[in-house]
Order: sequence, then C-alpha cells, then structure tokens
Amino acid sequence: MVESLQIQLKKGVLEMCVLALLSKGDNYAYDIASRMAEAVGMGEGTIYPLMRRMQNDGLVSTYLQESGSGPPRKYYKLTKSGAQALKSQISDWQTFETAVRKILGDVT
Amino acid sequence: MVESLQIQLKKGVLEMCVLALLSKGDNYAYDIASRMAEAVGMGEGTIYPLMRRMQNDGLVSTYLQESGSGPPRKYYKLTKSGAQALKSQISDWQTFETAVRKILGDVT
DNA sequence: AATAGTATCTTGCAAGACAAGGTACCGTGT
DNA sequence: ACACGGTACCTTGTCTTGCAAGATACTATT
Repeated sequence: MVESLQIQLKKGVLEMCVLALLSKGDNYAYDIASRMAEAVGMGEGTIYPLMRRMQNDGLVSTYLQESGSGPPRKYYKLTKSGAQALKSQISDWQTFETAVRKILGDVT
Repeated sequence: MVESLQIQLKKGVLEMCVLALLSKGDNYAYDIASRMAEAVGMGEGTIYPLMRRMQNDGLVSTYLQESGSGPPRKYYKLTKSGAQALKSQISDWQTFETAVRKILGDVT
C-alpha cells in the first residue's frame, strides 16, 4: 500500500462511482446526483464541484442537450483518461477494501 | 441508505479500524499508527487527534504503563460504548461496501 | 557526546462534503 | 394570469479531518 488514505477516501470513492456510472453511458449531473443520493447518500451540492474538478483533470468532457423539461442538460462523457483513471481507482479500492477486511478480521 | 457519506467515510473508516484493533486487545497510539500505516497508509499525525476524539466520545478509556524503552505508553481500552459503536460501524461499512459494489457492477 | 529508536503531542494547511440558497425553465392546477 | 412543484443548473460558507512537519522527552547504543 503506497498511496495515502487521502487518495483512497477523499479524492477517491465518489469520483470512482461517478466514473463508473459514466462508463455505462453519458449522463448529466442532476441525474448522477439522484442515483448517488439513493445509493450512498451523497448530497446534490457535492456533485457540481466534483464534476468541475473531474473536467479540469481531463477525466470527462461535456456537451449540452435540450431536454424539454427544464433548462438544457449538460451531459458528461468519459474521456480515455477518465476510463484509465476508473480502472486504476477500482484497483486501489479493491486493495483498500481487502486491507480493511483484514483489519476487521474475525471481529466481523 | 439513510446516513450521509460523512458518516461512512469521514468519521468512519479509520475510527472503525482502530476500534477493531482495540477489540483484540488494549494498545497504544504509536503501535496502532504503525499497524494502520502498513495496512492503509495512515500517517502518524492522524492518530493522536483521532484517539482524543474517540476518548471525548467515550469510545475508549486510557491508562498509563511504563515501557522500559522510551516514555510511558498511554494504553487505550475499548469501552462498552466503543464496542457498540464498532458493531454499528461495521454494519454501516458493509452496507456502504455493498452499495459501491453495486454501482461498480459489471465494470469491475 | 551523538545518534537512533520509541513514544508522546501540536500546529498549520488544504481538500472536500454538505446544507442552504439562488437562478431559470417547464407543465399543471386553480 | 398566477402560483406551485419538478427539473436542472450553480455558488457560498462552514466544518471536519487527514497529513506533513516539527517539538518534546526518555532509553540504549555507538
């Protein structure tokens, strides 16, 4: 285990989940937030800064599309770099998960 | 999933791991930090504030013991409240882990 | 005496999750 | 016409917290 917890937890899990969702198809922030809210309780206020960060990091690109219900949606699309990051983060996550399971050990 | 990510990640994993270690026997911060550093890359500067927090929350109690090598060690011992918290946090962790696995889905 | 290891703790910083609020567009009901 | 609720975007301020770096102090070895 080389990386610090920061990478595993702080920069990590949310971004990884969003990348995973996008890997199944382009999507817009509001919908991503809804899914994540249901799954892991993430608030809507969290997603927009996160998406901007990911765009700055070159993990996603965006395009606008009219929706007919409300303002136009800003769709996010995984870049090659994003797909690569996803793979790497999944690997990190699994390593971390294994380490935690080992610490919990027979307490579980 | 009711609780926010805050509980799952921020307040969560490190504290849970420390509680799990203590559930296998009293220990002192320096040794806990060493084990955690090896397992999940946690820095030493993280453990002392964390232990204080946990003591304030009534999850652990402390006692001093001479060591013969260096300053006396401050041992931490799980309280009943701490043991309860551990159980609850493990349950939360497993819920979270499952949710993440579901999001990752067949990407993995 | 000097170094290295053990063990305690503090300080300052940066990242980020979230609540709360703001804007704006659309359709439905009154 | 108007209010409302839903969709969808985004910003601001606060609070937590993980971490690097350093301070302290005791013991044993060189």
